[in-house]
Amino acid sequence: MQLVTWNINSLRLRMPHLARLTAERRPHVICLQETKVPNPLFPHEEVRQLGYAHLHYQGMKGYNGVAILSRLPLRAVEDLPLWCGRSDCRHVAADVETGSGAVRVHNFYVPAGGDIPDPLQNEKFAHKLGFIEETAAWFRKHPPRRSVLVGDLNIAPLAHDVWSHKQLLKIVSHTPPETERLLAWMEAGFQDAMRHFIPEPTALFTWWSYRNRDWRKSNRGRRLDHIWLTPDLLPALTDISVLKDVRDWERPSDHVPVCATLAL
DNA sequence: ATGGTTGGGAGCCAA
Repeated sequence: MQLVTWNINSLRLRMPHLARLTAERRPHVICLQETKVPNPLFPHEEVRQLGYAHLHYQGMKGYNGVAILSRLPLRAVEDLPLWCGRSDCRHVAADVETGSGAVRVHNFYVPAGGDIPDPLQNEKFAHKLGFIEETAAWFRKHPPRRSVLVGDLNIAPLAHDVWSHKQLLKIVSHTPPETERLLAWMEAGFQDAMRHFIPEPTALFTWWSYRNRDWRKSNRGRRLDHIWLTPDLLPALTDISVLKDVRDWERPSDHVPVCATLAL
């Protein structure tokens, strides 16, 4: 089973990219973030024609939005918490039928957190920290099994998940309050699938800012997108691929897709 | 130290 996570930064704008990705790779499951499309306007039929008949999504006007597209049957998980008391379209989950039984897929879009890394000065940063604390506590209380957690978590936790550890320590996405909380969340029941095959100190990025003339040459990237597995699924993991070339497609998202292959 | 770009949707706000 191939599973992709991708912050697509507007699904409707980038439908041609989704079509190209699915034609080239035919993943079984695609988790999207920042779809930026309200549910009634979701391009249901277009996605279905790409081969994805099984859908679960939550979108809103303008911002956020997450979606799970699947070639395999799925059942939406309905009893999820309202993180930080907001219905922000930042989390969906579904049980996907594989050849060897169901796998639960969690798809998250964690708040970016604004620019100032101080929860007292910046409400968005406080929201980000609170969001991660709540998710970690919830998974500790509900230990996951046969589960995959993916998404744009908007945090690069390790030193070589950013182009310069030292220069980014005070930049939102790589500050200690964030990276500590993210690792505590992961340790509530998951393992880092991307770093399983590509361990530190190899640099590993999934996002490159639009604000660089030549993203590949400057290579000021960060690993903001993640794939976590419960330990019972780790033996089935056979490959992780960061699809960097997508960053060179015409008018790309600033995030690239990451693909995990599981022998299930 | 600063500014650099993109998307949504109609002003700027968010990233």
